[in-house]
Amino acid sequence: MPELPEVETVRRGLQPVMEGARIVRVEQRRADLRFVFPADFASRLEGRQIISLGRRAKYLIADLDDGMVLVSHLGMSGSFRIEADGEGTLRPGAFHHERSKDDKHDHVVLHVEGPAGKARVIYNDPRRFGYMDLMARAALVEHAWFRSLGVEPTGNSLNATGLAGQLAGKKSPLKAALLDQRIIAGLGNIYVCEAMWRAKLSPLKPAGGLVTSTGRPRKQLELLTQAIRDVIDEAIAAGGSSLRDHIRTDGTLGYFQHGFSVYDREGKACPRPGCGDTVRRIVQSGRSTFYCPRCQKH
DNA sequence: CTGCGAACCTGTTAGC
DNA sequence: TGCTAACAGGTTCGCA
Repeated sequence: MPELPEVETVRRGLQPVMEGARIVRVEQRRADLRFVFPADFASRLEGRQIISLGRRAKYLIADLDDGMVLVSHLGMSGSFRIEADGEGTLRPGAFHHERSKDDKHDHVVLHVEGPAGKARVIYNDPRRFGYMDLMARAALVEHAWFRSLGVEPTGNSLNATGLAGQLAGKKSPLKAALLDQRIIAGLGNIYVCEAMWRAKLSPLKPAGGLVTSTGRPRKQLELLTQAIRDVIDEAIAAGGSSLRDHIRTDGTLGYFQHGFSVYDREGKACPRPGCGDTVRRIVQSGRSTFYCPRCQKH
C-alpha cells in the first residue's frame, strides 16, 4: 500500500488526534509483526505523551515526552484507522465514530486522550510486513533503518546535481536505482514507474547514463528530478494512491489511482497524446515495471 | 561492492 | 461455482 505519499497522508490523518495526546492504554495483540515487538512495548508507551508525529521516508516517527520515539513502518499492507472513543470531542465527519467490527488483523490499539478528544488508533496489517520499534530519539539517525537513507523526494532535498553523484557509474537499470532507498528515500514501485514515464526514460536504461563523464547531470536527469518531485507532490496533494485497499485514517480511499499513466495499465493505450503505443509490463528484480516502449527512451 | 532471486504472509483476482 | 496460480504498495538476506 504505502509509498511516501500514502505514509504522509496517514501522518496527516493521525496528527490531530495524536499530537499532544496521552497514550493511556496499549493493546498489543500478538508478539510480532515482521519483527518481534521490543520488550515491554505496551507498558513503555502507556502514560507517555506524544509531542509530535513526523515522517522520514516511509517511516512514521512519534516523539514521546520521555525522549523515546515510536517508529512504525506499514510494510505492504499496514494501515492506521481512528475511532472516536465514547462521547469524544473529535471533529465530526473526519473520523470513524462507530466502533467497527474487530478485525483479526488489528494488531495494535493505542488508546489516546488529547486536545481532540479520546480515540483509539488502530494498526491493521493483514500481511504483517509492517513493524514497530521503540528507541531513543538521540539514537534514531544512527539506527540501521535510517542511517543509510537517501534524500527525501520532496522540498529542496532532491536535486539533479546530488542525484548525479549517486547515479554516476551505476550500471543497474534506472528502475532499480530509483527504488533504492539509499539513493532516494520514499519512492516505491508505483511512483517510480510514473516518474520514469513522465520523464520519458526507459526503466531499462543504465542509471549511470544520466550523468556526464564529468559527473554533471544530463538534461534527462534534470527532467527526471522534476518528474519525481511532481509525481510525489501531486500524490500527497491527492491524499495518497490506492490499487485496491489503501484506506486513509478517515476510512476513505486515496484517489490518485485515477491518475496513473502506466502503473497497472498493461495492454492499455499510452496516455501521451499522439503516442498510440501500448503500455507494457516487464519484471525487474522480481517486481513489475510498467512503461511505454515507444516514448520512454533508452 | 553489485545484481538478482527468494523469503516473509495473507488476501484478491484472473483464468480455466 | 470452484479450484489454482499469479500477483500485490516493501524490505532484507543470502548467494553468485
